Amino acid sequence: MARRKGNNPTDRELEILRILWTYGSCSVRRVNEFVCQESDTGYTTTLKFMQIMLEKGLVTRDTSQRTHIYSAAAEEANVQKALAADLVDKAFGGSAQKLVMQALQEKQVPQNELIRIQRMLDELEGEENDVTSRNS
Amino acid sequence: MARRKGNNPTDRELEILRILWTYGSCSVRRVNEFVCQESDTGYTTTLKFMQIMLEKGLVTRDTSQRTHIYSAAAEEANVQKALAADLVDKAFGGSAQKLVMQALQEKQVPQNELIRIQRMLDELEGEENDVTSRNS
DNA sequence: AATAAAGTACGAATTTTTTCGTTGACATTA
DNA sequence: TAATGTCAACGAAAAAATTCGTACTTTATT
Repeated sequence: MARRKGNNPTDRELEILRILWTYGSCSVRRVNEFVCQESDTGYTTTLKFMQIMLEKGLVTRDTSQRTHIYSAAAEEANVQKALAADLVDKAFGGSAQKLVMQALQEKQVPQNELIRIQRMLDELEGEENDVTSRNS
Repeated sequence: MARRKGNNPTDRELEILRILWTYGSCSVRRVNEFVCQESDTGYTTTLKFMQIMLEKGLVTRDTSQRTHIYSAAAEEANVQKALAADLVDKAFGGSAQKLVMQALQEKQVPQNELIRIQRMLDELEGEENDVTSRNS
């Protein structure tokens, strides 16, 4: 279980993946239209990314028609998991728990619930780390 | 409540910040030693980053001695929050809830707990979005 | 005082990521 | 069939993030 450097998608790549996950297979033009809703981007820019992503195996495409149709190859949940793990690693000192608590605070979860969840996670942490026992 | 582009620290910057958060104020040399435990990095590389971070206001330093001592200026929790928000935005379609559930699954939280938390978050979601009501 | 050590500053090279212009193929239609 | 539009391929420019070499100061050591 070594340190995985893991080639996560870049921001732009992720943006495109999200479009494909959300709207399904698309032509470059269609993807570009969605991208442009966020910030103006040339058609060939989007095209280029999708070609790069093809090489990286992040997407597949159907070239049987003149207009190629691209689909996400990477699974949404997997990519999300990798990105979350990466963040935990880089910003939370490896503690997924801290990330969870941080995110929950954003959502205004009631105090008593926070404490409950925190406690549960603490216990799990304990088990994981081969602690012999821990009472409330 | 617009889209915040927010200048989050880059990976290297974050790495250095984490060292300062964890070990407190340090000289460049000391920081570099920690950095090198992960991957060999020239002294001046680390120095350069810390100078850049100074300009960006991510760190402060005490120059009263020849060896300057740097301290984190950005607060750990704030940076973590911003990074988590960014990830939620870019990878989870804005749903912090999904990030939480994803992270919890990593931690092998028991099924029934997951469901409970999920439900609670669902309810909060509803309130937040000013939905007048929502039944199960 | 001369030499070596330890530091900072700074410019610039490298690498990675993002962006686009141009070209040529193919299709549509006037 | 000539003009117009849409599209993929490709190279390369531009921008951002990383990395380091060199020069110059200050402090120790001999």
